[in-house]
Amino acid sequence: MTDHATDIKTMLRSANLRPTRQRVLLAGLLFGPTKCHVNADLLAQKIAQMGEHMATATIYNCLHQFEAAGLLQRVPSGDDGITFDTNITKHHHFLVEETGELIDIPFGDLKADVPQAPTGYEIESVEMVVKIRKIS
Amino acid sequence: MTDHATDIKTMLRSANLRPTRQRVLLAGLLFGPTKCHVNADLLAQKIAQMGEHMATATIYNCLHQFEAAGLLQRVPSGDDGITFDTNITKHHHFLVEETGELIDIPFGDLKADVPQAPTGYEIESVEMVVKIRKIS
DNA sequence: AAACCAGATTAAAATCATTCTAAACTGCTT
DNA sequence: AAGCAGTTTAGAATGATTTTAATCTGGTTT
Repeated sequence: MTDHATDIKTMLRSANLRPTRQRVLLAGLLFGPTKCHVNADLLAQKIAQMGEHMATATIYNCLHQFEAAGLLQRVPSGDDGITFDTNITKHHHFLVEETGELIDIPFGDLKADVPQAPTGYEIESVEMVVKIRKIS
Repeated sequence: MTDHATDIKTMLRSANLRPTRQRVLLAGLLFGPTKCHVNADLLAQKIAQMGEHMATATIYNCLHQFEAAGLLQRVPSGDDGITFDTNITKHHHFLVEETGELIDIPFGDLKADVPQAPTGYEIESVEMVVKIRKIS
């Protein structure tokens, strides 16, 4: 077994997720060196291209489990369903209007003074989306 | 006819929307003095409470038309579908995790330095959502 | 005020991403 | 090798939104 596959299995076990064939395959696609934004459909396509098959429900299950384990972050998306980000550091996003493409904004680039939460509430997260469009 | 109904008809005509019975009824619910966050379902309920009836498709049609005319703003919402805001001034939102309730944040309360858009793109809008939850 | 027509409304069917279900399977421990 | 909790699966269900194609209506013209 390659070191990479070993790493993935270790990562999954650390998250209390049994390293099943499906979870290892998905984690291999998601947790490489380059960060990315994904949804269930995109992953299904990649899996199909590899000549593999995975039930749609399994893809959703795994994504939600990875999110609960803190391995993925859910991000806002235009209208096209549930999108996850493998970059789990604090950061915001450009959203390209025409295409729905998401582009990370490094956290330092966007300084905001967040107002106090209403009495009795605490702030859980701050999420900014800057919609942009191609200059015509 | 009351002045209020006349105002609404004038508003609709200014937006190039024929003041049909359905649009006048909806506008009456939406464009009162108090601003609010609505979705199609909530409006259907209010209409039912008034003893009136309107096709679901009509509610969606009108909401999209009002948005296109700039009378409403679409706002982010947890997971529960399409939400519109009758407050069309620039402002951001608290989103209460447990309930999905939206609370306006006055624009002045949240100062942010927005980064430059990527080359070839222009900024269309900046939208911040501060998720909050009840302190337990 | 009758006719006309583009635009609006309608009920019902279609769509489609996501979730549910209940049966079959598999990683792990013994 | 057996056993079991946790997983995966195909297919059905869900539910918000959109589409369809027929009917209706506001506003203008006659």
